[in-house]
Amino acid sequence: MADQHELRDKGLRLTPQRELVLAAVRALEHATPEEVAEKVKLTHPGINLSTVYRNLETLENVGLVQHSHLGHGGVRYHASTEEIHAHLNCESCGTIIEVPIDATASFTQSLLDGYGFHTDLAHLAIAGRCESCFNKP
Amino acid sequence: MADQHELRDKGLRLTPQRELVLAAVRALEHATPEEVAEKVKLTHPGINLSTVYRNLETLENVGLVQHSHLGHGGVRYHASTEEIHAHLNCESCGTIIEVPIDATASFTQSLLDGYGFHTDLAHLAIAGRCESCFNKP
DNA sequence: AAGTAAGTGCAAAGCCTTCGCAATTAGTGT
DNA sequence: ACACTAATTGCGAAGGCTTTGCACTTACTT
Ligand SMILES: [Mn+2]
Ligand SMILES: [Mn+2]
Ligand SMILES: [Zn+2]
Ligand SMILES: [Zn+2]
Repeated sequence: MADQHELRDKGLRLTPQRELVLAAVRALEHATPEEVAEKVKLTHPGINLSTVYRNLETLENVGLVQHSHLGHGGVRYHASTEEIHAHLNCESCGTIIEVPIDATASFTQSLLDGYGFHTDLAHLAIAGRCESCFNKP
Repeated sequence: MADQHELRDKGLRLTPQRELVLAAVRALEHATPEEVAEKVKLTHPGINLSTVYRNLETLENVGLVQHSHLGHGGVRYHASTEEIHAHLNCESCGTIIEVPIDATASFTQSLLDGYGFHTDLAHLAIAGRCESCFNKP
């Protein structure tokens, strides 16, 4: 153990596809599987979409990436190293605003006090309207 | 105008299917389209799933029902007459806890102040763990 | 270098949701 | 009551997105 590569350290085999998927998630931030695949294809055109899906799942299982749901749209993946954050998703223009989890602490605490609920704000986005969209017709 | 039926009042034709879909949404609370269809079939076995989808959309357009997303799972519909509420969705057991929107006011206000974001907490659920699931392995 | 299990590509299948279209039906006006 | 018209329905097919089965390939182990 204490290998020289982060993927091997997690007990995973080191394949070009897997490395590229991880690199794409890190580079793109909040990318859909499709977007990850497109990015990987720039370097490795032959990669199959199902390989991307499988690697995203694998990488999530070992904690290197995480997913979140923005609502209507599909799943999005981001690297685990980014600080934990909630997502504010504008339903008009699709903009994603990241909110540090600290800024939500008193809210999640109130849900714990009031409902015994342990909130995971990172998993699902919060819907609404961004400022500019709100000020439009 | 000022017809004798709520559906006609909204400018909609009154069909057995439509009435039953609305009744099912009201009876079930947070039901998936599939669940609505099952419920309707008890009275009207011939109803087609696409008719359910279309009526849910139509009823939502006139404001009689609303939908929300619980995350991994699909869309859920509830009647508009229920007080506006956020959904806390336990990711272990699926339980939905309803939180009156008032209880979230200071949080949404802070998002407005901090990010100019106008939050619609009713649209997407908040993920997490309920008390009993949290206290399990 | 050989062996083995993990990983990949490909095609097919699975969900859930939407669409096109012909047949039916609700609401309107005679 | 009857006919007219447009909305609505049922049905089957099509669409997205994601998962699966399986034979082939490849990374790691000895
Ligand atoms: Mn929605
Ligand atoms: Mn999820
Ligand atoms: Zn916006
Ligand atoms: Zn639970």
